[in-house]
Amino acid sequence: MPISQTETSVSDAGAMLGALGAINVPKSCDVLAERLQQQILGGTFPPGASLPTERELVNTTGLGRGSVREALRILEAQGLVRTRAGRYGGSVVSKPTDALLASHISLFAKGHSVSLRALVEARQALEPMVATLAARNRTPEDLATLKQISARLDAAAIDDVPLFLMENVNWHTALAVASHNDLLRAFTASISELMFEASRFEHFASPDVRALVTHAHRRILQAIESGQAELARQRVERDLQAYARHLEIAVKAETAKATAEKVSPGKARRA
Amino acid sequence: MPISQTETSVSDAGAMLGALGAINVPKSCDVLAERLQQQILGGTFPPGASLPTERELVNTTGLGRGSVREALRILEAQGLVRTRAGRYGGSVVSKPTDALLASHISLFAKGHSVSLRALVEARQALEPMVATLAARNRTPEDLATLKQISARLDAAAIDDVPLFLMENVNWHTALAVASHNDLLRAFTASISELMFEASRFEHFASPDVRALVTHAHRRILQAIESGQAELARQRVERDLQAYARHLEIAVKAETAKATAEKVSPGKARRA
DNA sequence: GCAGGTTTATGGTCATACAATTGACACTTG
DNA sequence: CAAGTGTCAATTGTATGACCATAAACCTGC
Repeated sequence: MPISQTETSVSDAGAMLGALGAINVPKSCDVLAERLQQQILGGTFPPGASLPTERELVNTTGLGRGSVREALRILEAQGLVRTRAGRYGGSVVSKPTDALLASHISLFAKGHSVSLRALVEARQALEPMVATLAARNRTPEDLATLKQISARLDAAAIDDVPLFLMENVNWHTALAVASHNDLLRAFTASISELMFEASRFEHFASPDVRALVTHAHRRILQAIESGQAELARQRVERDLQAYARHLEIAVKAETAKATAEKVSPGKARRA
Repeated sequence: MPISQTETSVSDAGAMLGALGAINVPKSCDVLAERLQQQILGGTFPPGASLPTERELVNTTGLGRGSVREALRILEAQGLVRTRAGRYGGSVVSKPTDALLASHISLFAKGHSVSLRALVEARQALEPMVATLAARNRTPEDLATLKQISARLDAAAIDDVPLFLMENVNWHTALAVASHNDLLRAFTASISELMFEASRFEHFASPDVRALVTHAHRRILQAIESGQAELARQRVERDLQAYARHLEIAVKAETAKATAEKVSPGKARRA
């Protein structure tokens, strides 16, 4: 084919230099951020230690102060440093907090328009394991915290719906803490918060649902207290299934109402 | 206590203004970043749209260019914008990628020294649900991809251990894609990658383990192809339990070897 | 001793200037 | 006319310098 002539000549010339693809020139602040990140993870700067001051970094790296500061903002957004002004201030190395990871998960979920259904599925995946581990690993302090929150939850269930929802999040978070698995704790706490935000709009926390929740929590807590991991898992699974059923009914009712009002000013879900 | 004297006087003065706690002066770049984030999430700047140029933001906000740029770096670290130089460049709004969320999860896990055991537990929580959903929601394309990767995995299992491990990650990621749950997909992909990193050091992928993995994958894939969600779940659960057992044995052997060599000369860490 | 101001090192912010990048468009050239 | 090439303009990338704000440490006078 004659057309391929130029192509082959070009590819031959390229082959001499070794198949170079799209070359990406990184920004100086990204390079610095990555290098600092590696040093932090590698143990050069353990948590609690201070990074060099901005002006020191300017001297040692040869970059401008603006670039150094942009790199520090990146590390800050990653939760690896906290920066304070004033004498003896600077950037101290820290571990990413649960709240920060939760915010990133939240951004991801909102950006991808993750459905309430998907959220429930994730919860159904995580919480049974959380309950299993909590029954196995709970400390007396975990148990005391859970009981305390349960009491507040029961009290709020009577008439204070907003407080009830908030304490419900706290309960699930405390359960996740009792599992003593950092990753599962952060995941479940994030999802609980996301579901809390979602359920504030579709407020389906009717009195009977609230009674169901408090009852289920009591039974789950009992299983965890007595260290019956398998029982705790089963009870959480059953609770979540019941919850999912109620949720589905509530959502269906909501959408039916919305369609009855023709075009609702709220948010309409897809079919 | 006399020490509390100054404290009470301060708190008394504060009480007149109504119980104000530690007041936090936010940085201008943080304020701008948060406002832009809200506008992006609120739909003012939908994905694909361009933010105002830096200098426009300088004009509209009254801030300096440095602050504006730092705010943009924060948004970039959150995965909400991608910034390109040059004419018709600027910051375009985007959705956070799986890879970015994975990197944040990875930073969290490394920062908290999450144990391999905790990773396995998280995987045991997530993957059975992933398999259930995959059996339910898989498309023909998902299935084709899985089969393709399975073939490559089987081939690599014979002698190419590094390739085997990489294709194993791909397989689990493809399974997560087939679940059609964005959140579970991102979570499991992150965890698979973390376990891949961990298992590269503790290389326990012996020939019999590789055979076990390929066999399990075949059976799981079969259940997913035929849409048997419950069967798929059970097979994944059993596979993970077997995997966890092998892992425990390998880790035990590793630690035993390490203690036998007293202080290993390979990677002695700082005390 | 200690309550107060003072010092000083540090980050926070802004302004300016120039370099690098990149897409659009006009321009050459066969 | 087609394909490549040069030029331009808008935008981000980077550096420099200056000054302000903050907060811990350090005096200082009682």
